[in-house]
Amino acid sequence: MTAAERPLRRTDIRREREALILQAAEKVFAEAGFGGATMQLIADMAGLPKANLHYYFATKEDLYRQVVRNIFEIWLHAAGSMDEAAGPAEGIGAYIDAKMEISRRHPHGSKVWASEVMHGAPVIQDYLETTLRDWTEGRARVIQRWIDEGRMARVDPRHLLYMLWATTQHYADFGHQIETLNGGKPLSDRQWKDAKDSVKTLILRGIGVI
Amino acid sequence: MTAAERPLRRTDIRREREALILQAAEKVFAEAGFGGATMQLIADMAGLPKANLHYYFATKEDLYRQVVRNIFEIWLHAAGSMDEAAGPAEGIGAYIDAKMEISRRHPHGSKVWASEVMHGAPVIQDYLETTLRDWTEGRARVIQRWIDEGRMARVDPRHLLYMLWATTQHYADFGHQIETLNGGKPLSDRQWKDAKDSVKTLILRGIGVI
DNA sequence: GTCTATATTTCGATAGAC
DNA sequence: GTCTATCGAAATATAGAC
Repeated sequence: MTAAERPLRRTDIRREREALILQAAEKVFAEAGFGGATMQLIADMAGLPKANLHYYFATKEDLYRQVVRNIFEIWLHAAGSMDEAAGPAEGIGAYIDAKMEISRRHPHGSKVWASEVMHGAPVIQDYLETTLRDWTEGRARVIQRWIDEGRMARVDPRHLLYMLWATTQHYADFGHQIETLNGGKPLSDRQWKDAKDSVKTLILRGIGVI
Repeated sequence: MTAAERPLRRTDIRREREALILQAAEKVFAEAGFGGATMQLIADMAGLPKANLHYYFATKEDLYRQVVRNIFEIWLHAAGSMDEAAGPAEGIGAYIDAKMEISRRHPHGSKVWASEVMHGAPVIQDYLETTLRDWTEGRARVIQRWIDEGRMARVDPRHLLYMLWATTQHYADFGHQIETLNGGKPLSDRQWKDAKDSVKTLILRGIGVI
């Protein structure tokens, strides 16, 4: 009996269902907001009865909290692309690439994150004050060192980081507006490459490394 | 009898009450989202009984629609700062100044707009397809002309506009995150000036005019 | 124009059979 | 573990006295 044929164990079923629900929830929370989302909508999108959601996630808030945390993990993972670089051009360039790729692959997650922060971070505030604050201070120090070594222009590291976040996430959070201004069509592969190149060129020239 | 002493006319009362309700609604919609906002919350913030809101605005959606349109008007008005400029440095610099000022003075409005677009622009889609599209095409042509005349670096005008919107609005939409990373304190006058200068320096150098 | 009381709907959550 | 039926709370909206 192969692994594929073997009936799923209890824990496998749980993992599978939870992932299915989380995926549906991410989409609904992104499209309707926390207040606008309903457990019924999420259940319908997941193809499960509503009561089933409450079996896996006690409350709507528990489900939402898990969605937000998942996105934060993806962010943190991508942040590593900046750490391994030898200098500003490679480091910041790679970070832009990674963030743009997340905007393309996880637009729903980005919107949920944006909505959460806009509403005062009711469930993720502790992460902002610990993990994000530590990461930001660490990266700001790296950028400041590059500046002090004369390897890039003298800019406030924090405002540079804000610009990196704002610009890359804009392609996910305001994707609907961009699509409308693109004649109602989603960006093609080529247009995504143009976007990535434009952002990288503008910012890398802005910090004086090209 | 002076104008100040004269009892308000019906239309004056209406204007006054509508403005009061709209101001309260903008704040509540920004902080809770459309779905999370309740007429009761808005009524309490305006200091009026809930039924009074329904007298001036038939439905919650009508009230929301008016809030979104008000913000859009502010945006359009600020857009003029770019039109009267002689060249890219003045035009784009003035536009950044104006947008940063709006982010500071109207953070609630900016968030309501962001939320509306993130959810697919259910009430403002027609404006995106007409007014915003026309404005964007017009500005893109101006930027393209500056490029063709060799007055700034060769960048995709649309992606430059997206970067301008993203970066300036980030200070309103993600103000809570920025405040948290600032030690939990709102940006001071001096820090707002630093932010504005940082954004302008980065972008103007990015387009090769400084 | 204002406001209390209430009708109506919808949602989150749960009980309990299978 | 799954799902139907339903409860109780909360929301939008309105009726009708003032």
